Amino acid sequence: MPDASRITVIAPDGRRMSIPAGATAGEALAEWDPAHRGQFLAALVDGRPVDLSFRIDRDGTIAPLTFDDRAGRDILQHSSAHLVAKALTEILPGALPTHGPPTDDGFYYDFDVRPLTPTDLDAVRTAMTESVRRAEPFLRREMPRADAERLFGANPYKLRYIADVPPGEPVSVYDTGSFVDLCRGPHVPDTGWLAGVHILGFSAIVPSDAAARPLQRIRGIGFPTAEGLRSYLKLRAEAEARDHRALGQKLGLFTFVDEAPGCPLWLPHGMVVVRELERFVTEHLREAGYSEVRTPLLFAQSIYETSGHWDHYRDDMFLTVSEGRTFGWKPMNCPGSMLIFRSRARSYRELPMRLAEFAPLHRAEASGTLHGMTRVREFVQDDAHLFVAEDQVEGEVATLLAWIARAFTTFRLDWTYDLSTRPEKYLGERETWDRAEATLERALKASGVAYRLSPGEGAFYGPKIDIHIKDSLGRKWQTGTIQLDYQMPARFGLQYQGSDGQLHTPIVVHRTILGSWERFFGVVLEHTGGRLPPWLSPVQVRVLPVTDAHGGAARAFADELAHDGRRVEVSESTESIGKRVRSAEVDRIPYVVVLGDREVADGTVALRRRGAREAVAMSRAEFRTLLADRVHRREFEP
RNA sequence: GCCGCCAUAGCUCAGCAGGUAGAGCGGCUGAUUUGUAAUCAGCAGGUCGGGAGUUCGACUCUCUCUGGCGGCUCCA
Repeated sequence: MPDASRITVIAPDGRRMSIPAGATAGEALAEWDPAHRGQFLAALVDGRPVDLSFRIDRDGTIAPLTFDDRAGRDILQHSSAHLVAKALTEILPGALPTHGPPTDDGFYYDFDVRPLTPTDLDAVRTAMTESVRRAEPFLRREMPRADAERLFGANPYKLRYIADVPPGEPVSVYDTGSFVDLCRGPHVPDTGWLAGVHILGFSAIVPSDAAARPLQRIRGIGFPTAEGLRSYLKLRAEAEARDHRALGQKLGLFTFVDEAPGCPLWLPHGMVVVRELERFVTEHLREAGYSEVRTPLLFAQSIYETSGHWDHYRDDMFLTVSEGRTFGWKPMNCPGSMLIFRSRARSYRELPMRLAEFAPLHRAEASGTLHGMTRVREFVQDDAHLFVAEDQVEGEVATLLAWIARAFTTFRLDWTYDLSTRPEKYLGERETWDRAEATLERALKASGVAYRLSPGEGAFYGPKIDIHIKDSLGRKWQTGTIQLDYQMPARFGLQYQGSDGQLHTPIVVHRTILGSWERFFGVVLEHTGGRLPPWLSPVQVRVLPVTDAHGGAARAFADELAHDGRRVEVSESTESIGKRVRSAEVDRIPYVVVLGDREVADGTVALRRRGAREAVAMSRAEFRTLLADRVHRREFEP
């Protein structure tokens, strides 16, 4: 006979546990795995996330949620957000908490409150620490809607969330000390679990609803332990040291001046990298049947009216007036390519026509959005436009996806795909959009990659697949893009004669692979910490004569390397060899060769690869071959 | 563009109740001739981001402009 006062719960490992009815989830989990009970932040009971204090009254399943699960991590972040709200409302009693969700990299809480100051933040930190010390429990209460409405009567934001609770469901709130927040839960048991919470900063946020009041956002991140937080802060400090803006300065790659905000000045070493990137991409263009073109930087307003950019992006364009006529600096290359297609009658035999253009583009990005090389006002894209017939679209997209994978693998980057669909402001017919979106999705599925759906994020003329890579601080940047466009060709009146003798409008695929040299290079710099692969390094080899006596041999060997096409420097012997080796490391030179009596005598070099502890001896011919090989293969490491 | 913060030598930074500035690195010169992450010495280099105001006097306080940083928004 089953004992009515006991129930059976099944743990993740399949173990069936008999526990008293009404035992809490925390008690059940502690019995299941006592050794790890301190890591259980919350529980899943019958697949539903609940507090550890949740009382189980019937048979079912149970599983722990820890920081290693996304759901558990989110619970810790969300509880951290509550802690921030508790602290802020203690300091500024008039502050109205709105919402405080977990995010991909931490949490935030938005408040309707006067603009915050760093002093406020210090006070918030102090109050949080105090609450953590007191280990104040998160207590769940469920109440009828009317009670909740009374409780949050002074907070219109919370009233709105209460209205969103499905009818018939009770409204739940959590008490933390004297702070009470509307919340679905669950939470960690008490604030003592939040010793690893860190406030990252604050800022005003502009709600998408223009009529709404601006809110103040406090951002933070939580870890289960203070040690976890410490190692995160350490990693973050290391990442900051890899900031491409500092590296670009230090390595003499690019610079900026006040007089051209957002417009990079490429220094000689940086320009070497740009040319190598161009070469990398151009080799593919040749293989894949592209033609390169060049079109004007300035077009009259009417061209942008035709393309649709005038209506959508006029405010973000640089304009110039000449002889009473308004011209716009081109913010993208598409109109130029459209005009080239239209410059004479076209046949289906010419399709796909692939026109590539690497031209400077100008966009009047809002000043507050500029960010080193990753968000600039003047840049060059590895841009191309493919004029295709409808039945060619999918094949072209597949080729592009394959090339993207190859290109990003060369740089050892992790990348992600987003499929962005029809936005609110769009051109054309819905059916066309649906068809285009379906085509892109088919191509993605066929190539077997994982992708994310970004509803409403498409360009105004068509859906797109975007490639994103992350910088050293985890900020995501769009690089490559594949955009299907059924609109612009029609607006420009593009036509080709088909095999059926009829005139047809081509479809245009707008695409970039690396995106822009500027942004791509910025992210690559951060990923490599400036240790660029040899093929990209502005200086590939530095030759160090041990003394003046070896200067001639060093210069002669450098000449041989230069003759091979290597980028090589000689570091003369006015400094100690130790100093020059150090400088070469600091300058991130991939190969340092030292020439002294020994090497001159036996025709070798002492080779030190970047980051290596010691040098190895190698014949000069052997070194030249090794280097040529690694550069030509575009190997990542020296 | 919005909120907050920041701006001192080429770079990284120190400085001051308001009395016109200093270090390290880098640069230049000299000495040293060096064997794998910093040889030594000397010198040059700044109207303290621009403008205005307060003051006997402003790098320092106030306002403003410009640029940058962290977010937000945006990203054709």
